[in-house]
Amino acid sequence: MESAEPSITIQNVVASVDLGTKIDLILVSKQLEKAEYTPEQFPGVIVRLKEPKAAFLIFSTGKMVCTGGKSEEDVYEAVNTMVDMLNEIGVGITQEPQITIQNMVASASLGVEINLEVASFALDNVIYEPEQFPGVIYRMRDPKVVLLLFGSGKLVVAGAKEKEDVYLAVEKVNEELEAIGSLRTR
Amino acid sequence: MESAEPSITIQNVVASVDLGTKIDLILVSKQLEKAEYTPEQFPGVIVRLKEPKAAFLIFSTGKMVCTGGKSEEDVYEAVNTMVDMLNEIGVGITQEPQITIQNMVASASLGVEINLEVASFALDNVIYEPEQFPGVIYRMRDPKVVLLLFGSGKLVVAGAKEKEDVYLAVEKVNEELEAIGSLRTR
DNA sequence: AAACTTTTTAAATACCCTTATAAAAAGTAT
DNA sequence: ATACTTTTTATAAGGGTATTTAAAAAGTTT
Repeated sequence: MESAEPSITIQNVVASVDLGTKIDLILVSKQLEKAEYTPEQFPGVIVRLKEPKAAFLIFSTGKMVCTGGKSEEDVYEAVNTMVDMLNEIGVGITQEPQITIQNMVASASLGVEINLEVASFALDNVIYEPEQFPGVIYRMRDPKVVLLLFGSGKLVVAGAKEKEDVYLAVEKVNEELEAIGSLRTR
Repeated sequence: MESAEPSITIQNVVASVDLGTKIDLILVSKQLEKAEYTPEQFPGVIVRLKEPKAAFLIFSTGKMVCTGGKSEEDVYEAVNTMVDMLNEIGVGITQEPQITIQNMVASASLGVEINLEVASFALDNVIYEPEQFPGVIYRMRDPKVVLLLFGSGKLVVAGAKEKEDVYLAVEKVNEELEAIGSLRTR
């Protein structure tokens, strides 16, 4: 008997971007009404886009961080939009932006409850302090990601560099939990 | 078949007190380290007692408000303690304090769940807006009290002038809810 | 003349925040 | 050299806030 496939949803994609040109943050913060800039608090300008929904941290070095994307495509689209906005206010970006996916976060549900006590005893590289945090923190070595396991059978995968790592990690933890008998159909 | 007696607990007794002597609030706030006095915020001095646990609002007119008592006896005892404290710092209280119970709040449990939808339709003088407040607000005319009814079968009685009103109100609402069929053993 | 200020108390909801995870960027601070 | 600062996102448990009710007192503000 085989359980149903776990449902998996990529919830957040973070990428670093190199525009190849120094940027005048004062200019950006003054020209873009949606820009937030409080240098004494954080060195980057913060800009949020609605479509696709994403947030940018723009630095004077010409590098940026894009967060909030739901997919890699979201990130590419958001970067294009951001670059157009910057060029419209006079920032001369001539090179192709170098985009690197740095982190992917996903949520998943195994469809069955997880006995966290059993899981924390049988798995390695695990931290479980329910009074501090309700989930089991499981650092998987391959793929190198961190999973947060909850009693409800839902879990979070963080630190993946690519989509495939997310799928592999969920499949793997599902098998491991099954093997140690910490799963129970609800 | 008769259901068990509802459990009732008096949770708060509020009383007004007249000491019959004008009081120098500046003196009180300086002599009593536990006194709180912020006249621009509230005209009375606030003093909290630990045994019995109660809070006093003391006004320059010589009148006070005592809140937090769990019984009428608590209030009488708290007032005596408060009067002694005031006389110890030089406030000359010679008359017997006039104490009037102004409000009693009680919590109770009927031991059975209440269908609030049914109750709000069948009872008069009722307000039920679950998205604003989870309980049904029922203004009973006799005894004149307000009841807050919850789906769990627990309720709150507020506005009673005497203990007997609390018991009568709980007994009455229990019968009314039973009569309209909004009670269900859990 | 009302409506607000303050204090107390139970009930049960909805919020908020914090806890924890990863990652980059470029500043400040130990 | 670390450890912070900021942004995003799911997950969930705990804490805190708010909501509502009554009542008095004596001030302020509509």
